[in-house]
Order: sequence, then C-alpha cells, then structure tokens
Amino acid sequence: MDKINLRQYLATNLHVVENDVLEIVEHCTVQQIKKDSFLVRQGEYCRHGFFVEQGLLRQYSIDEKGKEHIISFAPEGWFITDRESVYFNEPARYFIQAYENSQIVLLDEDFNQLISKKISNYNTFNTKLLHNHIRHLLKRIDLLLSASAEERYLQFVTMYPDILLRVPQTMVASYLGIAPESLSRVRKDLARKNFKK
Amino acid sequence: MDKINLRQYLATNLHVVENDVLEIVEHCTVQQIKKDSFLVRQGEYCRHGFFVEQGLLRQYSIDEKGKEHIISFAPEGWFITDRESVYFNEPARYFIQAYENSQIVLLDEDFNQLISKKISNYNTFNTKLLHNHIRHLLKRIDLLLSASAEERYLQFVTMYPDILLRVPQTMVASYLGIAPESLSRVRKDLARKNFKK
DNA sequence: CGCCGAGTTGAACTGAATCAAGAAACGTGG
DNA sequence: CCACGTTTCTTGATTCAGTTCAACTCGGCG
Repeated sequence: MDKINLRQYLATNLHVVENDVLEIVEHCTVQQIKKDSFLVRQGEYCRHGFFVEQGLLRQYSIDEKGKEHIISFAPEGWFITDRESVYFNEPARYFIQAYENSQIVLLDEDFNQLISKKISNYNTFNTKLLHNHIRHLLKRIDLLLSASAEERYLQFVTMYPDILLRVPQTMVASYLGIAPESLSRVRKDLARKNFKK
Repeated sequence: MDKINLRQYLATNLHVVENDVLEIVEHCTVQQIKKDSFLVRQGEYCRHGFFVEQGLLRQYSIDEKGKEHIISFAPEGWFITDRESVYFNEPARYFIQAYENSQIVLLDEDFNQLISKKISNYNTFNTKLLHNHIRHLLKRIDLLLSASAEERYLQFVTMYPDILLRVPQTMVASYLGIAPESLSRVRKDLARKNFKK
C-alpha cells in the first residue's frame, strides 16, 4: 500500500504549506513497528496518538471468555489512539496492535500544544475529525442494531474494500460481531446468489 | 424530574459566573415541546443543538422493515443533536422526538460563535463533550459485539437507572437491540435468579 | 515433504425473534 | 370513582439466524 506522509497529510488538510508543519512534525518520533507488536495494551496508560504512515493497525478488546472484538482498523493515513486513556487519563480499555509491519508517528501532548498554537485552524480540523469519528460510530451502532450478518458484511465490503483484502476473514468477522464460520457461510451464500442472477 | 437550567449548567461546567453566560443564553430560544412531537425528522436538515432543561427526548432510526432503533436518550442536562446534519450539512439520519413533555433550549450556529468568542474555555469544554460522546459510543459498540441480551440489559440498568424508570420497556429493548418480548423474558429470568439466591 | 494457519463444510444446538393471545396498567371522559 | 379503550407487558409455541464443535481442504512456507 502507498506510504502516506504526516507532513504532507497535515499540510493538505490544514490548508497550509509543508514548511509550516515541518518543524512541528520533526519533533515527533517515527517508529517502525513489527507485525503483531503492541502499541498499547489493555490496562496500560496510553500517552500518544498514532498516525499510520504505512501498514495497518487494529484496535480490539478481549472479553471474559477470551474472545477478541475488533473496534477498528487503521490503515495508512489514519489516526488511532485510545482516547479515553489519553484524554481522561484512564487505563486503556483496548489493545492497539500492528497487523502488518508498520511505520507510525507518535503524537504526544507536546505535539498537540505546539500545533494548535502554531496553526490556527488545527483545532477546527481536529474537531472535524472528532465529528467524523462520532458519525462513523453512530453508523456502526445503527447497523449492529438493525442489520443482519449479511447486510453488515455487504456494508463493510463497500465501505472498506481495501481493508477487506488486507486482513484475514476472521478479523472481518470479529469486526462485524459474527463467528468466522458464519462469515464463511454468508460469503458462500452471496456467491450463490450472484451466480444465479 | 428536576429541572436543569442551561445558564447554571454552563456556568458550572465552564467555571465562570452565571452573569458571564447570561447574555449569550438569553439569545437562545426556549421551547416547550409536547410529548411525541418531533424536533428533527429523518431526511430534514437539522440546524440546532438541543439542550434539555426538562423532559426526555429520544433519537432513533427506522429501518426498511419499519422497525425503530433507539440511538440515544436525552434527559434533562443533556445535549442532543444530529451532528452529521448540523456539522456536515447533510440530511439527518435520525429522528429526535420528545417522549415526555419537555422544555428545551435551541442552540444555533450563532450561539456557538458567540460563546466560543466570549468564553475562552468553551472550546475545551466542547471538545470534552465530544470525547465523552466517543467514549460512550465505543463502549456501546463493544457491548453489542461481546455481550448477551441479559448482560446488555444489566449494563443499562446500572448505567441509566433513571431512564429505566421513565420509558416503557419496549424502548429499552429497542436501545439494546433486542425484541420487547425477549427483554421481558430476560427480566423474568433475572427475577428468578435473584429469588433463588 | 510435511506442517500450520486460514477457510470451508456439516450437524447439532441455542439465544433470541416472531407470531399470537391474554393479562396488567394507565389515562380519559363520563 | 368507575368503566372504557389503549398501550404495555407477559407468556407460550414455533421458527430461525447465527454459534459451536469437529472434521476436512487448501495454499503457503520453512
């Protein structure tokens, strides 16, 4: 997948030239993360936001029965963090783990301070991100409340065609809240339907 | 239920004296809303945030089969709006309806402009609200992915004991994503278990 | 070549939905 | 304050979507 550069990304989205964000981004740590390693574990305190320049992360919880539930994926160009932990200073409720070897930028409190001081419309942008996040979560809740496994899968396919190709089916199932076997059957069924048409 | 006053609410949460918010709040329209009337309908453009001073609102979608799915409740002291519609200028995806006769304050774009200009930490407060909202939605998704009907109900009981008493069971069921009959059975079961203990 | 994780398939099971009917609770008007 | 209709809740019988468990297939990859 194409690499995305935080500097470029910010310049574009904040409507400024790259030089304006250069010195801010230079302060940030860039990390190369090996597949399967953790950025945050449940119970730890998460102190950073993460911007994915390359690779793919996933965020998930583990319930009492030991089952994983994927909260979100983050491919390149996405921010991810445990907001509760960062913002409210609580132990993280979710794991954040690299599913592919990834390159990520660590964003700490200093980064936030600095950028919101230097770039006036950063706050606007950030608020927009928050609104987008909320919109997205609401949509997902609505789907979980109203749609069948098949409908949810179809929705996932159209919404995240790229991610679909990069993660094992098991993880898609976990994201959708269904058993891997069920997803397999759903797909079989869809294939049959399409063939009939 | 106790009435909550926006002026007081803001003064407390923004850490300013009431006078500072007085003139801002005075510009806002206060409305008396009859039970069952709508503040926003699916498809309409929502132009306001709503603060509930008294009463109880609910936000819900209707799926293709005509079924209602409750996205959220808003009792006194809560803000509610269709963020997508207000913020992204899209048609609302959800209905907002009064379940009780209510008194609400309409907050428009002017209000936002004015208050964020006059009161410096309003933005901080607002961001905090957004973070809280996200935390809350994440928790709900996690529950929908991992917990049984009974577990979700128990969680609701501890989380919203007040709302539980104010809305019919059907609505709680709709919020939890289960059929009313199922909720009835869940409750019966819980009663039996408690008796046995 | 042989192993290993991912996906598939089958069969039995189960939590929850649906449909239908009755019982309680509730508000309204007489 | 009672009688009434309406809405909400309960209960039972049946069905169904999705789970679980177990066995098997397939495609890498060391």
